[in-house]
Amino acid sequence: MFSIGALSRHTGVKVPTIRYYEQMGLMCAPERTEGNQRRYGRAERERLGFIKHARDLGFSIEAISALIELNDHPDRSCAEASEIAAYQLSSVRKKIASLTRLESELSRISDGCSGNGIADECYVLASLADHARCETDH
Amino acid sequence: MFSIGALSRHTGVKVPTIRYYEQMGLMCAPERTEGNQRRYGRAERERLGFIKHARDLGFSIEAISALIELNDHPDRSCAEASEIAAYQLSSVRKKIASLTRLESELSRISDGCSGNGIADECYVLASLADHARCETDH
DNA sequence: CCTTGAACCTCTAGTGACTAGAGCAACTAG
DNA sequence: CTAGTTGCTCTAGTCACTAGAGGTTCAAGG
Ligand SMILES: [Zn+2]
Ligand SMILES: [Zn+2]
Ligand SMILES: [Zn+2]
Ligand SMILES: [Zn+2]
Repeated sequence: MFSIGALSRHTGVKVPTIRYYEQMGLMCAPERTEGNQRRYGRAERERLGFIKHARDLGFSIEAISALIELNDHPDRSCAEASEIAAYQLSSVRKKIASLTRLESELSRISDGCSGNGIADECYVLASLADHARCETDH
Repeated sequence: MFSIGALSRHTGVKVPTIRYYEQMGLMCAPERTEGNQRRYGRAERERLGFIKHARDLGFSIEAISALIELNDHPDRSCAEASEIAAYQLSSVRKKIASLTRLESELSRISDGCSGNGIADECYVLASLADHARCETDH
């Protein structure tokens, strides 16, 4: 049994974040000492490790709730887990695509200005004022 | 002179967002009718167009404030504009790099599960429970 | 001129996933 | 036993909006 601080050190999840996950229902309310302090065991450490890894991979709290629910019921179909992972992958790909378009515009804009001129003739400011200079939509 | 709704249609910025920009100091408080409704002119439409374009390119409200300040003072050095654009470019590149790492893990995870099995043997759930299966850090 | 309905006004609260801080209680090492 | 760290709850703040309540003003048709 260890304290919330020890759990935090073991998992790399900050103390207030652990309490937040409890509030959100991701972590169950743990046992308490007589003095009302949280005490965790091995199962909770694993659960929090799962949550942290999923968060690091960008899954939302809601998605993680559903995944944990499945993890707690090993006999259920994993169709939902597959769906959630596929959805997460596709939204990451969409974000990459959109950021890549931004990157090409921004590199053009940034390259167009050395920072040695005056605002009136600045390529950055002119580009922001006029989307027609852009090569892609956004 | 046109109403906030007309300005919204011209620029593609939603009405509550325009009011929000005014509250944040990005847009100046416009003239009002006798009945207290906002009336805008050409200068304000251009300014809002500038803001929208910058937002579409991912600049923060704070960055846009600084850029507008420069735009309003054409004789100043554009060094700050150059810095802001370079910073924005570098943060977009960092995001792309991080999302690309996630993408490769997520595609491995997603490919590993057809959705036809049970939770106990699911590759998605097993991968989330154990970061050692990952090929990159995150 | 009057009515109707759309558009406008302000203000508050909610989103997601935390993070910071106040003010107090409990635990632990020396 | 005491000092210092860690813990507790609760509230409010972050970012860039978005939604809703409850009321007012505007523009067009009759
Ligand atoms: Zn410049
Ligand atoms: Zn553009
Ligand atoms: Zn599976
Ligand atoms: Zn991993």
